[in-house]
Amino acid sequence: MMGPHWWYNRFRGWGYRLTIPRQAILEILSKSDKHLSAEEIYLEVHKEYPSIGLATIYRTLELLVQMGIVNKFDFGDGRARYELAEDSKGPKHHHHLICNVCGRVIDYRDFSEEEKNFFESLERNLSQRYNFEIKNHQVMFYGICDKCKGK
Amino acid sequence: MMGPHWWYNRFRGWGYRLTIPRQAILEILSKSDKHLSAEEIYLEVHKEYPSIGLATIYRTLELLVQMGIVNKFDFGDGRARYELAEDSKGPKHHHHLICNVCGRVIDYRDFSEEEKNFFESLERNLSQRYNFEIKNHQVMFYGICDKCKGK
DNA sequence: ATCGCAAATGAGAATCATTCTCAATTGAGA
DNA sequence: TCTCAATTGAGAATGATTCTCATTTGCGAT
Repeated sequence: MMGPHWWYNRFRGWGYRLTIPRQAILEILSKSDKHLSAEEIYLEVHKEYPSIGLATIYRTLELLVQMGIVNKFDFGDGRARYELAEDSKGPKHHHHLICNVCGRVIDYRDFSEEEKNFFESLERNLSQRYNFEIKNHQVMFYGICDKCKGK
Repeated sequence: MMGPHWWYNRFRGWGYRLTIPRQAILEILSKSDKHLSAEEIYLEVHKEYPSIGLATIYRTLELLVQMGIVNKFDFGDGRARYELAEDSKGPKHHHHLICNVCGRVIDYRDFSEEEKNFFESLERNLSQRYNFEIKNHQVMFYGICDKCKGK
């Protein structure tokens, strides 16, 4: 799943074209297992296709977010991060602990069964209550990390 | 609770001073029940104290976030929002539904008992597991809102 | 009180991610 | 192949946030 045809149909369904730059960006996002910033994606894409500009990266990412293919994160360091939304149901999905003092971001994905079930049922509930089609979610816990506790 | 003395002690405890600009900012945050942007806070503060500059607003907010007094949010519209963290345990606390298509942000605070209990126990669990002192959390669900479904 | 100094501030410049403009290119359908 | 809207690249423009630096302020010691 999620090969070129899948992307192609997805784009056509929205009335968009699956161009080389867009494929290149999806390629990079598929290979990475981290949240990438626009510039990081640009640099990766640039290795293979030096002619693709940064503006196209931003435009494409915005499109992908609207299409629900990509998730946009913000950890408060002044730059947005992106990742494939498909991962939000898969093993790569995770939540975050963010230190208010040093800004460190800790991922955790060792969810309990209870935690998984809870979010699934909550999403179903909210979808109905607000007639809102939920694609994914983000959870961030803020506080003070172990390294900053002594301060 | 949370009067001038309380703030004063809190600041002194961190080795900071509770100055007029800082009091003014806390005053505005206390009165508002919305997430305010730095500029909105600046404009409010400016009514009472026209000499206080925008840079001071930013510096103070950063300080307040580090001290755990204020929460910083980011909904992807290019500007950060701030609110008193104390509310995160109180009746004002809420989660968000964010539309990927039009950017609309829907708050909900009609939590079920189950939802409340779940987050409380999850926070206790994570605090232990990661030796991380959790002050508050943010939950955002992304997807397509009712108004954008037809598109 | 007042002295000394680090903390805090205001004003404006500087930064930097993101968005916009516009002329040139590309691709799907006829 | 032809047409036209969609897409793109390059660079300028935008706008929130941060930085610089000279000045002011407030706590602790005298």
